[in-house]
Amino acid sequence: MVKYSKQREAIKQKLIGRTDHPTAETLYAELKTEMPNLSAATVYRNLSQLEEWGEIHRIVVEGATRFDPNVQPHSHFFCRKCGAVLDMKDDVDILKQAQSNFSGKVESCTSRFYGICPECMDMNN
Amino acid sequence: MVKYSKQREAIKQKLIGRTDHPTAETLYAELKTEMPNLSAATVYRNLSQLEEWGEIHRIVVEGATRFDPNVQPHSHFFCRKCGAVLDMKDDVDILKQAQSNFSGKVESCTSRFYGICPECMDMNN
DNA sequence: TTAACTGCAAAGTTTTTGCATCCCC
DNA sequence: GGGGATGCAAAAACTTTGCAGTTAA
Repeated sequence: MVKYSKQREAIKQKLIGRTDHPTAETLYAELKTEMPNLSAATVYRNLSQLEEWGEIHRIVVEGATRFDPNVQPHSHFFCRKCGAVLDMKDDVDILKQAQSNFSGKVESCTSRFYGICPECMDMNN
Repeated sequence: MVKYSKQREAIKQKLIGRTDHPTAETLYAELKTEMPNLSAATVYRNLSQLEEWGEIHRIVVEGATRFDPNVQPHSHFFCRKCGAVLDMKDDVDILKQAQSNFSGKVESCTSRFYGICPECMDMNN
């Protein structure tokens, strides 16, 4: 039986609506200013729980674990200049294609794109 | 200037040709039996170096960092039953497609498929 | 010879866990 | 009141780093 908790609610609210895919530590640091008693363990526990419940997604990137409030199927773009992680629409249906050559069961797919993000492009690098 | 080292060679050889994407710890454990003096630091150092040189790839998955001797563009399948990580051919050219809707520069892409692997399918789960 | 590489151990990072306390239901 | 959730600190898991000794070129 799941009970309401101010902390979990705060964590969810802090994550919802943003697209920068913060790490647990970032969320903890930000929330700590509003809830000085908040402990890191609570943040980690709740993020794991929310993920388990399907309310958020976890993106494990080299060097960091990030969290994503967008649970719709979508892909990510990783900028090799600034490290930003951007959302990308899934334009191509590669699921069906993958399934056609595979004797297992392909249930879902996400792609990772690498390159230089629009912002870094503007800085003409 | 890069010098030959028995340890690095052993690490490379241990990784080449296998498709199970072992972790650093797995490689260390396996090599340790053949080279009792081998230290974990050496394994980590060399794996990082080999990755930097483009000789192997690192796959960061939830729960583990795995290494892949296949440096050709390819995707991975993650079995949610047994945790296996299998290689998948990239059948669809989604790079071009992604670039057409994105003002940054898309340089590369890998996809991650999730589902049940052929072996687990056979166990009729 | 000498610069790269190793082994070892210590330290670092990130996340998890044990436990007493707290607070929704 | 009872069980889930929290805070704290200790521990765990994994990886990196410092350093003295070793080895390839």
